[in-house]
Amino acid sequence: MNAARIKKSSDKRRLILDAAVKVFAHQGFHTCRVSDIADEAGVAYGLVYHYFASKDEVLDTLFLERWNVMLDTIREVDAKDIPVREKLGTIASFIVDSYRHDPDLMKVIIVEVTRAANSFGQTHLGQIREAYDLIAQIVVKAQAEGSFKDDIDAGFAAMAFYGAIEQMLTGWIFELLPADEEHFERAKWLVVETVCGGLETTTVGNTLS
Amino acid sequence: MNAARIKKSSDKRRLILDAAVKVFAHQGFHTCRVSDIADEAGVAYGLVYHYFASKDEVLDTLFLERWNVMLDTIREVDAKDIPVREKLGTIASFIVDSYRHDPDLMKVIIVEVTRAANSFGQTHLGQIREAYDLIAQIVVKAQAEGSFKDDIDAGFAAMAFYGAIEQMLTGWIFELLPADEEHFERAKWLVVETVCGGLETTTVGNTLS
DNA sequence: ATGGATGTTGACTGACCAGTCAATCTATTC
DNA sequence: GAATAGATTGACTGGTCAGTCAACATCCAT
Repeated sequence: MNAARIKKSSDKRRLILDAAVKVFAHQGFHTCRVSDIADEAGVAYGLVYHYFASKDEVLDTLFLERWNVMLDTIREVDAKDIPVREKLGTIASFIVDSYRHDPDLMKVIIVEVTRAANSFGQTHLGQIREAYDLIAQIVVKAQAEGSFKDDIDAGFAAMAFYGAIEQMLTGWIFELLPADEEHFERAKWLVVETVCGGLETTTVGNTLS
Repeated sequence: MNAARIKKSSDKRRLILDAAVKVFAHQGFHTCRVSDIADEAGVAYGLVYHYFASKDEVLDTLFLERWNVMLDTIREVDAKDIPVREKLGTIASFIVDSYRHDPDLMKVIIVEVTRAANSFGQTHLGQIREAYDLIAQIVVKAQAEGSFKDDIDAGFAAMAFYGAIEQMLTGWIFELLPADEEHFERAKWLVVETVCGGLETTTVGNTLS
């Protein structure tokens, strides 16, 4: 069967990608050797170069795979006809759940790409910017329909929102914040509550507590 | 005169540090060569190793110099008997003004240390954590005196606040946000307004606009 | 002015590692 | 059961660069 053949070859590729996540997360992209990835995957050194043109391409692949899923999620949320608070809540949930599901991968994406102004951050600036722009669009719409104050710059608000979430993840990565199930949920709520609380025209959402 | 001697020798040391800021900011710590720093400073390669034990120590020095100034500022602000909103406003101002005054240095600190979970972020975790803790303390006090809701975790709130500011700087670094005088001022206001607006028990501060 | 200390130089070395490649293996096809 | 194509191997190479070091320069004290 040809499908099985392809399946099997892809398995090795996947194996290498998964190994790379582990190695990048624990040693850092610049510090680790390609042989570390091969060893972790249990394959020969050269096989990495059979599937990827360079060490860089391995990281690029990991980043793009995940980032595109996130972009799709944001676009989907944006299209729905639900309140801003719920839109931002869904985005926060997606990101936090991504971390919960695969902390190493998210660590790599954040530390080695998103937050690396030089090197990879520069390469993928377009993709990264797109996420910010999409969030900014959500803010603009909320302002147009009157649920958000319109005297704030949507771009800045989007950055503040995304930055707050990413810093939470950083807190978990650095082990500066407790990373249990309950705190994951509370973090989602906090970030939405905080940002929306400050941006909404009328103060809603204090119905809790 | 001995003072002049010391002065002059320190001049070269300073020259190297300033050159390192420029080089690290433009090429990145891992990508640049020590010879790039020496060239930029207009001194011989070996002189870098006369003043610093390693390439790492150059970055460590730059980071600690600036970070300690920030910690002092936060401690000072914390001690004052002023409203939370003003405390956080002063901290936001300090960080934004630090960027305005020396964007390259702040870029290096953020990109190469603060946001580098592996390598230098790990080394200076204690210093970095101290900043978060100090901000968290401010939040705790605000909760105790009743100006902030007490159903939120102070540590998480501190991270959200700091993360929002750092993301603004990142926006300027990546050239994703307009970086003129007016936007610097608006950013300070936005971040305080947003975070406080969401955390305060009573909604104040809408007196503007 | 002489000696010792400190500042300054840049060629050199030793280690490291990304990427290459020729050889070997495995599977599929006719 | 050959032939072809892709998968897999790991030793090797070429270039890079952090850090060393021995020599030279400058300064200060006595």
